[in-house]
Amino acid sequence: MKPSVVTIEPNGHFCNDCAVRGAAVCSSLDAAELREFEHLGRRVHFDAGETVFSEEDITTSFYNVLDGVMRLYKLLPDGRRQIVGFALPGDFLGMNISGRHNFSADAIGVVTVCQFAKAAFGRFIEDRPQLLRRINELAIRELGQARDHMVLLGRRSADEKVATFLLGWRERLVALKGLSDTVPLPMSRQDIADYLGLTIETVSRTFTKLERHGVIEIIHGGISLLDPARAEALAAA
Amino acid sequence: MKPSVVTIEPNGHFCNDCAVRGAAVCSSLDAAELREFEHLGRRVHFDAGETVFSEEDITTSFYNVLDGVMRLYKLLPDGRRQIVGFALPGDFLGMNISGRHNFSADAIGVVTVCQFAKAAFGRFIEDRPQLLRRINELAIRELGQARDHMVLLGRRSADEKVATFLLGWRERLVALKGLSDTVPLPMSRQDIADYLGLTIETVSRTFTKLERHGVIEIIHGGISLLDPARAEALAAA
DNA sequence: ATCCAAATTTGATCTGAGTCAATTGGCTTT
DNA sequence: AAAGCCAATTGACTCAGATCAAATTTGGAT
Repeated sequence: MKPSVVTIEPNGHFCNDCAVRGAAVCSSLDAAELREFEHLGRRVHFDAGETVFSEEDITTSFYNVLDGVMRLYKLLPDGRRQIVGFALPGDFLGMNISGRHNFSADAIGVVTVCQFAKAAFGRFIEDRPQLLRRINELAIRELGQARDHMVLLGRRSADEKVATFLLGWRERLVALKGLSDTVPLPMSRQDIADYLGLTIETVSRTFTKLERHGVIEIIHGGISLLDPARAEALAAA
Repeated sequence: MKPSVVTIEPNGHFCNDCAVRGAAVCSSLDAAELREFEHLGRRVHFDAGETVFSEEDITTSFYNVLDGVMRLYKLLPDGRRQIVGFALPGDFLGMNISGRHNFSADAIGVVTVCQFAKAAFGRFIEDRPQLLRRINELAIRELGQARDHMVLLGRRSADEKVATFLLGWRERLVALKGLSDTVPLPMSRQDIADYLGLTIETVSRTFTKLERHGVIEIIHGGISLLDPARAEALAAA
C-alpha cells in the first residue's frame, strides 16, 4: 500500500452538516456539547486502497466514518487475511485496550472520516457518562455481530455464507440509504472471500449459481436481489 | 437440558472471601462501594450440564463467574452449534443491547456465579463511571478476542486450530492458577470441535497426531504440553 | 466387580471447497 | 481501436476435513 496521502479540510464548525450527526457516537451529545465536540475532530479524506491505520500501530486517534466503505482485517504472518468487518458511515473505530489497534483498516473507494485525537477525546469523555454509555452500547452491539460472524465462519456452508452476506449487506445499506433491491458491492470478490472464509473462486461460483437459480442478477458493481425470500431460505438453511 | 435446579446461598457479606474480588468488574470498586455492591449480588450454584441462560431469554441478570467453566454458544435452527467462548472465573456475562442474551450459556461441571438483578445493577452503575469504564474495557477486550477467533475459524487449518486452542486455553489457566504444563480440559471433544469449527473426529485425530509427534501427551481429563515451542510453531504457521 | 451408556478413538470412504490453470470481460492508456 | 492489465469467471483436478461405521475406553450405577 502506498504511503497515506491525506487531505485535511480546514477545521471549523462542520458537525451541523455532518451526514452521521444523528447516528454514530454523536447522537448522545446535545447541541452545546456537539459544538465543543466538533473542535476535537477533523475531517480527513482517503483515496481508494489507502490504509487508514494498521494492526500494529499505536492508537493515536479514533475515527468516525462519514462517507465511503472500509475493510477491517487481520493478517496472518504468511499473508492469509481475514476481514473482520466492513465499516460504513456512522461506524466508530479505534476502541481498544492495549493502546494498539487490533486490526487494520483500508479505504475501499474514497473515504471520509472524522478523526479525533485520542487524548483530547479521552478528556472530553471523562465527565460525559452518556457518551461513554453510547460507546459501550456500540461495542456490545459489535460484539454481538462478531459472535454471529463466528457462527457463519465456523458452521455454515459456502452457499449459506454468500446468501447471508448478501442479505446482511443489503440490510445495512437499507438502514443507511433506504430500501432497494439493487445491492452495490463496492468491495472486490477477494474481499468477500476473505470476509466469509472462502476463496475467490468459490465466491464467484456461488454468485453464478445464485444467478442461474434466479435468486440474484449479477450487475456491474453489485447484484440485484431478484428473490429475497429464496435468499433468506438459503441463509437460514 | 433438565430444568435448572439452583441452590442459592444465604445472602450476606461475601465479597470479602470472593475468589475473583480483585479481578472481574469488582476491581473497579473501592472498599465502601464493594460493601454496597455485595447486597446486589447473590451466589448461585449450577450443576454440570445445566443451562444458566438461553439465547432467546430476556436479560434479567448479569453474571460474574466465581468458579467453574461455562460454554457460551449459539445454535442454528438445524442444530449445528458454534461455541463462541468459554467463561472462566472472573468473566462477566450478560451485557447486551436488545434486552436479550445473544448466546446461551451452560455449566461445564459445577459452576458458581455471582448473579445481579439487571435493574439494581443498572441503578448502581448509574453514578459510577469507573465501573462503566471497567465494563467497557471488558467488552472491548472480548471484541478483540472475538476478532482473533474469526481469523482462526475463517483462515486456519485443523492443526493450527487445535494447537492455538491448547496454547490459548493453557494461557488462561496460567493467568488464573499459575504456570503448569498439564492442561486440564474440562470440556468434551464435541465442545472443542464446536469451538474450533471442526468435527469431533478431526479434533480427536489431531490430538492423536500431536501426541504421536511428541508435542502433547493425552492424559486423563486433559493434556500435558510436552513441547510448547513446537506447539507455538504449529499455531503460528 | 459387572453391566450399561456415553465419550472417544480409529478406520474407510466421500465430498465441498480449494488449488491450479486458462479464459473472458472491463477499463485505461496510447 | 489495439494493447495491456487486472478482476472475475470457468473448468479440471485434488485434498483436507466431513461423514459413516466400528471398535475401544471411560464412568457410573448397581
